[in-house]
Amino acid sequence: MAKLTKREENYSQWYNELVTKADLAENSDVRGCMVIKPYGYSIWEKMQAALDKMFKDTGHSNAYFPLFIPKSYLSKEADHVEGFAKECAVVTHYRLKNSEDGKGVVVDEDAKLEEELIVRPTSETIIWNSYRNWIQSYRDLPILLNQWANVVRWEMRTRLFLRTAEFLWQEGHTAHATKEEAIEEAERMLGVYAKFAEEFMAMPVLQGVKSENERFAGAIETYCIEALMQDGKALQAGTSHFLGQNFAKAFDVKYATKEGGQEFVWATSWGVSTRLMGALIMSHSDDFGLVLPPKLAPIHVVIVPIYKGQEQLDQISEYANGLREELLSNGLSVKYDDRDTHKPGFKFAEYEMKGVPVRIAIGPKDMEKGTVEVARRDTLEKAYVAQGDVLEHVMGLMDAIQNNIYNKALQFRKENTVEVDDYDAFKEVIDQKGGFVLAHWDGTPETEELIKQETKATIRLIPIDGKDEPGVCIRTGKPSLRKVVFAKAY
RNA sequence: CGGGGUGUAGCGUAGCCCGGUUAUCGCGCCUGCUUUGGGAGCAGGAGGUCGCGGGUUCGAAUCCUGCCACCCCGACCA
Repeated sequence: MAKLTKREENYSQWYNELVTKADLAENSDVRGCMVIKPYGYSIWEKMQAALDKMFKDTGHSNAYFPLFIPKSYLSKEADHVEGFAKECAVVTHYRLKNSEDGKGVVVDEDAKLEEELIVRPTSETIIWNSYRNWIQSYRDLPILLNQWANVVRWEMRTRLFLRTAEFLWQEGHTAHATKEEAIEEAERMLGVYAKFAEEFMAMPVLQGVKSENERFAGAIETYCIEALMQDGKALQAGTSHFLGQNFAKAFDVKYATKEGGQEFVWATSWGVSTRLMGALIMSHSDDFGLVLPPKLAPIHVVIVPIYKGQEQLDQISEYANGLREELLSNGLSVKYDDRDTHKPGFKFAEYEMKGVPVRIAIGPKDMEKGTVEVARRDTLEKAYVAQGDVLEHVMGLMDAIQNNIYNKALQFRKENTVEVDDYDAFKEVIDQKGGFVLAHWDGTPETEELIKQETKATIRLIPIDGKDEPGVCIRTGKPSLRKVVFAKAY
């Protein structure tokens, strides 16, 4: 646990490779915004590309809706507005003027908006306001849209990556003729998220549905994927909501059925955010820095020359550039770092910090023997590889590292998932060990809240395909159909 | 918004209790030389409204006071 505690302290340092806290004006109330650095942003771009393809492959298209939502739209769905009202940024004026004392500018009170605009915390309302005009007939359905956007949620307390005031995300919004179709869509997209997390991020996730307390504001059912971080806390990595007819009713979106009747439309929404980058870091990083899965790494291979004098460097560079071309043409992203301003040891440490999966070092000894030194980031192992075999070796490492860090994370989750049958054991595990805890629960929000108050643990999810296994609630002793997953969460 | 804590160079800090030369040290940065198979060495150098305002005092980073910001714990949360 000591090592994990150290690791938690390190998180902020590893983050620094990818983001910094925004340096906003003095005395500003805006806090918790982040600047995503180029290296961090290129990870996000890789995530976007992979997710976007998966969305397209499941029949979705991208679109874009306004940043500003009229206050009246947001308030049309009762649960929705109640869920978001406390964290909205509100635009009240549209103009500034020079201040009377000549120092800077002030808000022009004459330029007050008739109706305040909300900076979107999520886009259900403004999108459903459009859907009303787009949908008349069953022939117009389904609508399967996704939006890549930024949203703002004015949280009381922010945390870099995991809960920033502004964050980037994608939000899917679909409209369907039937309940079954909408539920199927919500479940399908949950599957897409789980697949993305596991295949690209190398991060194993549990799939399930949220309890009533944790459900999205305005949803009938919230599906989610949950991952376990190395410090034993759970992180919600993605959600997919079955919204029922709530938004259709709030925005009066009806369609004419084949039979000539009028029916409300069924809806889903689903999203993942830049929080995934936080999840990526906290899943795989070690005491030497980031560990990135090859499928999302901005740089797959870095080549570091080791040399004395220009002549040696020229000789090594000639080979290194050829090797770089060869690796590039096989789809890898390769950096040849021949900077003369830093020594090899410095570069080794730097690329370990950045999580570059494979490092190739080439020195005079290698040039003599016709070898290179290949080091893998996940295990820090080094191998000496004949120059003719480098391509094959490196391509093999890409798969090996991707699989290895997934298996390592999966193993960690197994070791930190326990079942308990009584409350004392539950409190002991939550308090001392952390991780996922499976336990019986009587199904009531009151009991969940009670357990949260007493232990800080919340129900992360109710497993979808979990086997029924009747028992009694650990807190109240009332009957329970199956165990649910508890954890302390971010 | 409640409880606790912290503000000194780009970052991390000493000094504060007990006021007194030119504000300490490390990292980083700049210049030069030597270096280069795991975060180089030596020499020289630049960089400060000590969070902001007011007060006490011959004299304030230090004492008093008001304000501001940030961090941690709660309430909230992708």
